[in-house]
Amino acid sequence: MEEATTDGRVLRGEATRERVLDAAERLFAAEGFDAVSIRRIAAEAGVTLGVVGFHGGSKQKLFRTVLERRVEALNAARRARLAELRAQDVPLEMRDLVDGYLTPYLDQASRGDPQWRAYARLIARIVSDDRWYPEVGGLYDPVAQEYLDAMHELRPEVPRRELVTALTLTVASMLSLVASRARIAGLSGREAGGPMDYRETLITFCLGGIEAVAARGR
Amino acid sequence: MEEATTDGRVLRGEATRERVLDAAERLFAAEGFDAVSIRRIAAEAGVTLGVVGFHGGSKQKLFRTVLERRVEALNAARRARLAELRAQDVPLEMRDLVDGYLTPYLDQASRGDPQWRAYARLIARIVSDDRWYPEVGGLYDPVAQEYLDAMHELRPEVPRRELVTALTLTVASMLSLVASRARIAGLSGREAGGPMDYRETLITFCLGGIEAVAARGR
DNA sequence: GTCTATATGTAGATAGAC
DNA sequence: GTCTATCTACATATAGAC
Repeated sequence: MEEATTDGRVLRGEATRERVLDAAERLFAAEGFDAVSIRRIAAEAGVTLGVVGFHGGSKQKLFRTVLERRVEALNAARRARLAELRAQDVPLEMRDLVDGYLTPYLDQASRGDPQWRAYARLIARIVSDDRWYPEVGGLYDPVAQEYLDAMHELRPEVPRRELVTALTLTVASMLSLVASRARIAGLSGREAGGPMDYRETLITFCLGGIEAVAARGR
Repeated sequence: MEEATTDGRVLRGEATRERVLDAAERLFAAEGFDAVSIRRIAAEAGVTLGVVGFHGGSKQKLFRTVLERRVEALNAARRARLAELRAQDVPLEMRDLVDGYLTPYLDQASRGDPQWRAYARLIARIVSDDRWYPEVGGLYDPVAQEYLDAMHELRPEVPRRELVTALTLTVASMLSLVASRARIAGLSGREAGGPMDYRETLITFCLGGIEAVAARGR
């Protein structure tokens, strides 16, 4: 994991910046913004304090950089799913929209790159926090609006604010599973698996919830 | 708000302890454990640093005291609702259980004592956090188990772990509304009200979700 | 029960050597 | 680009006067 060095000097050029951002991502995801010092980020990244300042700027700016680094990839995955659905011959269904919005995120939260898993946990930690919404809202809301448009096409008789609430509760449910399965484990008396183990139940729950809200708002 | 003092000495006996816990509750709720120093709690409470240490012990212990202070009242409200429902002549319905679990908390989050509102936001902040679940799980899970028992009576054919997941997602949805309505406001382009303004939609969503999970698990 | 004072450590940020 | 050193501020915790 550590690049070979013989004299204590580590010259890795551009890669160092990534190491700093990766370390910040892991620690912020695991413990939150306030619990993590830039000194610990430096130690985790295997660099000195000054290096973090050089690449990341202030702690706040470093945090924002970490948030923004992966936004486009996730937005693109969700948009691609929506485009696929619209290109199909069969009519759009609400279940497809729920699946299309949730699955790219659950995928990243469950498998592949551990840094993506950390990022997913970080997002789960802050999206429903007034303090950070101004930082992240603008990053993810445009794609959410596109899904809301599609939901509105399917249920044009439902007031949009009801769809907004239903989608927001859907996202909250999704994020809660990524943030922690500890309570499920505690209440059910068994080990909880990863977020992907709950995908089917989550989609069923959220779809049922959205349909119920839509039916009432008719 | 400030008791009259003439000499800088404030002798309020037992009330001081409450002031310290109230101040801690407000600040922890608004900004989280790590963002708040006991110095700020002291300032908020209008006491000196040593007083907080005297009444609260360590920061961790102070936090736990704040958490535990209101648990019994909330548990009692939920148990009273469940007892009422069981005492009725009409058969138990799933909607009553959802309402019985959510409404006492939403009540406290929306009206009355501002300290109760703060406590509700504090709980919302930590229940789905691995770091704090060991501190709060044991406080709220027994009542959750009683509601799960009632849910299981209504749908005995559904595996209990599915009911656990559905109830946990229900709670996550509820907590997200108490923690922040900022995203709903941002996505819908209008001011968000208090948590109680979303009670009907929330209950409809969660009930629809639970019924859908139960129907699939049959 | 409340105060002051302080011990001891860590925080964020940056200047300047290499 | 990276390191060391340091400034300034604030953290938790507690001892001991009143």
